[in-house]
Amino acid sequence: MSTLSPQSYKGTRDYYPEDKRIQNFIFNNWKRVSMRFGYEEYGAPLLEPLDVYAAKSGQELANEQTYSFTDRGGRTVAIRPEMTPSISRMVAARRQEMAYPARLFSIANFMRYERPQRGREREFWQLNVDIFGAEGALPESEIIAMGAEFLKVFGATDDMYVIRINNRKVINYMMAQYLGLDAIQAQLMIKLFDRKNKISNEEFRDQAIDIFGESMASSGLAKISALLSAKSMAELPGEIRESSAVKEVQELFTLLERAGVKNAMFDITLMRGLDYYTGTVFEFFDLHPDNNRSLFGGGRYDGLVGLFGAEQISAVGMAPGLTMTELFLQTHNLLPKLSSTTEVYIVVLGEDTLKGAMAVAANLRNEGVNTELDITGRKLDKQLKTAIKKDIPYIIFIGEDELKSEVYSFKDTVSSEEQKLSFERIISTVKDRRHAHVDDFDDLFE
RNA sequence: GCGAAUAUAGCUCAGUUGGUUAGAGCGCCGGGUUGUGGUUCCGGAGGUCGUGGGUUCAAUUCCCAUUAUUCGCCCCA
Repeated sequence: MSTLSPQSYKGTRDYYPEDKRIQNFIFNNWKRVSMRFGYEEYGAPLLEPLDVYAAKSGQELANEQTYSFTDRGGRTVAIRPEMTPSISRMVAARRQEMAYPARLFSIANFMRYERPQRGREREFWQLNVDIFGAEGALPESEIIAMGAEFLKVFGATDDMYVIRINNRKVINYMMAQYLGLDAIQAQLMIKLFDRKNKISNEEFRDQAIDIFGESMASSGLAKISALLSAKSMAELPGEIRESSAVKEVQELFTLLERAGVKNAMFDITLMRGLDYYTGTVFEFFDLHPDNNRSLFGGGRYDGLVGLFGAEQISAVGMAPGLTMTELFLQTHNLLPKLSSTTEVYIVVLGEDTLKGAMAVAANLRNEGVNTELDITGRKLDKQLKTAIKKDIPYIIFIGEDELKSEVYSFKDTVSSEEQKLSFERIISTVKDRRHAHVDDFDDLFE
């Protein structure tokens, strides 16, 4: 008989208080920036009919990577592997009465049946920001500028990452008109471009030849090399440069420059896997050598709302993930030391002081101070160590003297400084600290 | 789904050329002295060596399977 394992299910994580602190720190900053840009929070069900994903998310994601099952009523449902279809469904359901452009965000968990590895878990958390019913390049530049803000709010600077931008229309034009590929060839070529940075030039060339076939290979390769050697949009082959698709991209770059986003670059090899993108696609890419990978991305997906029987509503969205953000912050040393949400730990000294200490604790709580009272009766150093282990920023020592004088020994556990303070001064000191650590706290937003 | 590496105490790891009671550091718990910890003294608990099977007089050690973790591929962000 095997005993129960204390391990969490493969690919999932337990969030102990010290982990949850980091999670909340990131979530709170996401929330703050989203709200600052005028986005409102929404929620969606954990389960959706499997069909919602089968339609557009991509074959692999829907068929291989969902956690799906048949419910007691015989319906095939899936734990959401992403948010975009759900929010599209919600917008479709209220398409008439919504106020457009609709700016929406959510922070939620998702599951995908994948092989876990660095930066990739089976259960993961994502912020989703989407704007519905806004045409042209403006909503795209707004979303990308928000993406930059999501990194900047944690202290990231422009040299830490780059924003790669492409456009599905450019890709389609390139594949069909420029390279003259049919649909099947185009699909293979898109995958090949996607892997370009992972394979050698020789492998890339050999696989490209396979896709083109004998007759087209030499002219096809020449065209690809003309594409890849272009360092900027201006250097693209004239045929592509003059296409309306590239003009859209140019417009976006003009807007981004105006918004102060400096580290964006056009990358014709950027593809992105999800089938529902119809225009701009982009990725925020970490430049640190230890973490050289995509942080998050998004794009325009104009067709998705229309799938739910409504008229088409344009949409642009982006989804930063918790795991990658955490790795980014760790790699760049941007994670601050986070303390407990409990602000004051009361150390009780002496035999008959607990009753008085309880009264002080109650008064602190009435003033809105998060207070833990030591009820163990243990020796002073044990109580003290407990408070420090919990990363509680302040300790109040309460003995007979303090109860009599109503002046308390008040210790800052980070600086080790200790002073005698009145109840009122304690309250104001704790609250001053709280305002200096706005990011750590949920309650300011609820 | 494919390939590789790893699995010994809470953590980081030693060790056993197959042999009786399996080790260290840190951590944890208790006690002494202190109205003050992260840098005191003394003591203690905790491991059927990932799990199952095989070979052997004998397996933590060798073999097979399995599970988990890590890295990579596929995929994706």
